[in-house]
Amino acid sequence: MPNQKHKQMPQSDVIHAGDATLRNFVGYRMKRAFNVVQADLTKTLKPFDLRMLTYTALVLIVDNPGLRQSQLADAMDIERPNLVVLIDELERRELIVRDRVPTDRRAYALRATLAGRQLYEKAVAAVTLHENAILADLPQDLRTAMIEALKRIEKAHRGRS
Amino acid sequence: MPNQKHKQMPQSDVIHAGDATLRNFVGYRMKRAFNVVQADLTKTLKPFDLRMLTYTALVLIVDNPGLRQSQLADAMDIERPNLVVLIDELERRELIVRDRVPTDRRAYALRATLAGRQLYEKAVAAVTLHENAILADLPQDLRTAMIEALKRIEKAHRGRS
DNA sequence: GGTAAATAGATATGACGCATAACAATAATT
DNA sequence: AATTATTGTTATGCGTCATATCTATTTACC
Repeated sequence: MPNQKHKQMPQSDVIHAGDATLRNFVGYRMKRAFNVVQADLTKTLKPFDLRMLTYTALVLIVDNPGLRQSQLADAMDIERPNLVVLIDELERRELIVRDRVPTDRRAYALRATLAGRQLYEKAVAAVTLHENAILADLPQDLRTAMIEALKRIEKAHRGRS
Repeated sequence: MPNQKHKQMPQSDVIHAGDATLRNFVGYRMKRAFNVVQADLTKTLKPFDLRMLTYTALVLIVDNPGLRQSQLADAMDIERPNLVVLIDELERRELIVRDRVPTDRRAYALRATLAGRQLYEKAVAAVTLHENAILADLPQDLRTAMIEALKRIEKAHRGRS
């Protein structure tokens, strides 16, 4: 989890390394900004004993009852083996269940439990507050522009081979 | 390193999980877009035997001769113990040296070697091409808006305690 | 001047996110 | 019927991140 240093010294006392070269790159700025988002998101989800990946998995399962693990892995853009331990954890906490699929004995249909849906509601509400705090300094036009930019970056490489 | 699946099937064959709830969050979009950037950056740096963190460290050292390890850790926003192995690796490859500081026998002044500066030039050029490819779909006004948004997100939490 | 506190760098360790290889069971294709 | 592909799993390793603890040295304080 990216560090967010707690000790805040006056900026005048810190001898800064010049990072102008790195700041020329949007990717670098994205990294630094996302570190801030991720650190705050981690803090936000901790009371629910969720992490970014388990939260994402839970949301996708609640919103898509019957989802297959392979579909969930695709949606999350992670490798299937890495999903197994995430699903194991959500199942162990009784937030979801793996239902057998009569027509395909290889597959499971994932389904959220009542506890899972209730945790979903709380966690999504908390993440909404986290997001509002993170974006407090951004007027709506800047948010809209940013979303459009992020869409284009993500989309531009979906067809890459 | 975030997955970028190589197998590209027609989108019409994929049964998508609806991720509308997650897409409501800018943080989620940032994560997904940054995954794309990071995957491509990893590929870009691989021929130089660099990773994102060793590349960043090298750039900051080349641009700031005499930098202390604690300053570099601050600039990179990572914990000092985690910097040690990065500096070890750059030193082993003879890209940088740890100079003793006569006035402070605890500290080292980091300095890039000729090989380090040469690798810097090549890597920065490659990262520039990677960045141009990533941002090809973004008109300048969108880039400018995005940079401003990222600045505000990063800055808004610098003073947080 | 002596002592306590702070700093710089280091070692060790663990959690988590990511990748790949290989496997078994099952379904789909030829 | 045989072959290929798919689904989920186990195992493993690498890299990024955090924290605890340590030694050597410098700075602050009395």
